[in-house]
Amino acid sequence: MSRRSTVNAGTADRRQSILSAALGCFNELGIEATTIEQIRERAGCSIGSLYHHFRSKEGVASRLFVDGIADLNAGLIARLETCESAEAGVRACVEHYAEWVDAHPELARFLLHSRDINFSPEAKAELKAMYHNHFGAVFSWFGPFVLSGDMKQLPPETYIPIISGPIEDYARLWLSGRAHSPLSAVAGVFADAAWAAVAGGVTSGDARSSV
Amino acid sequence: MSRRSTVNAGTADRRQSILSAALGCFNELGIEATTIEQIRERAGCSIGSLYHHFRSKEGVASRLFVDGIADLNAGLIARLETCESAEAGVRACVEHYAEWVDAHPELARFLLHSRDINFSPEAKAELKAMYHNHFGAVFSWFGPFVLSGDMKQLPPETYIPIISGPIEDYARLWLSGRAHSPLSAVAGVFADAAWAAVAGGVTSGDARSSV
DNA sequence: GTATTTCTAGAATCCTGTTCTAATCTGGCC
DNA sequence: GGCCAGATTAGAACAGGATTCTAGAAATAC
Repeated sequence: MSRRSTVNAGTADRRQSILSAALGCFNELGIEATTIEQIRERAGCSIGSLYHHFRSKEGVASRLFVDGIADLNAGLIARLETCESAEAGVRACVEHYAEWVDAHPELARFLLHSRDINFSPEAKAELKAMYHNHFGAVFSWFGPFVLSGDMKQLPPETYIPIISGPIEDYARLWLSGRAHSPLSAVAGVFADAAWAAVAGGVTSGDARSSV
Repeated sequence: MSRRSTVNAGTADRRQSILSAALGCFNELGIEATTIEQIRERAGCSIGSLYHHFRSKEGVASRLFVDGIADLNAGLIARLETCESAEAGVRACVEHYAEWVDAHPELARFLLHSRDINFSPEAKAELKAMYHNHFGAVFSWFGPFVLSGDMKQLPPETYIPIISGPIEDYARLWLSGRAHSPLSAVAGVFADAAWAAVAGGVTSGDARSSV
């Protein structure tokens, strides 16, 4: 009756090689069009092994997705903690996104083009919890600046689309070859736009101007 | 040798019933997870009929996608032509998007969640041509306002993400139940944000204010 | 060193997209 | 009305691929 719940030595490598192989296939052919056989071959493993580590093809896709988002989010939170003004925070959101996509183009392409993975209930729950924590952290970082008037007061649900929507949209264009300026070249433009859209009317000591 | 290339009476209806059935299935289950059998049953037709009208499952998805985008785009162009200022044009982009999504929620959900359809070469070409025309029309409408200074001069590829990215992102959140304010309630906020981000420094006769 | 669990392997199964062949229907024409 | 060509429908047959299953090899705990 002794339950062992350890992981064997080479397991992490094997899992990683499957994930890498799958990422390559998914980006080249799309999730639906890649076959288990292709992933298996590229990863150099057996079908059984693949199904042992991930429950299904969607399981592989879900893992890539969830881990990718987790890394992206964690980086932003770490970076926000070094910022000391609302403007710096807003710019950090945009620039971090641009830099992350630039540093992980394959993973970014996958995340941005795979909105309709058939997540398992567990993966859904994991994602939901992640988003909940992440948005909580982001909002509690920005909250004070809204209260102080450094940032406009807007419906809470609109901040993220306004700040991150454009760079995200551009990244999609760029990754699919429909836009040509590198992200590093336009990140500043998007950061300006984001700040222009959410900057508070009060410029330290000044009454509200328009309206 | 008399080629008849007419279409039978009920054909349009049959095609439409298949498209509607497919749209419902795709939204409820995802493209990959819905089976031809499910579409067939919901549309009340045979497999042969389905494959006669559309070449494949992707063919059905492609048709929904292309027609949807075409309708959305056409509406914007028509609306832009009634606008007489840069600000009105920018607001029209945002508001038209919001209203269209509100009027066609099922189709919108499909368009926004299906980025990785395996389009056939023909569908790809059709889409590419559509985008080319659409962007051409939009840019030639806005061009003069950039030249006149009513709008900021930015890298051309960044205007669309800046103006449409946020409302699109929000629509995705809303359609998937992760945001709760109706589009009509927040469209104004996004229109303000878009205009703030692209408005030119020159406010008709006034020197540039800030900076 | 042995018991137990993790991991690998690949054949067998099942499901589903697609193709194929044979009808049936429609609309134009005499 | 009756005939024809093409359009449309039907559903059985096929093919390919995701998943399951069974057995054995490798790793780890004791």
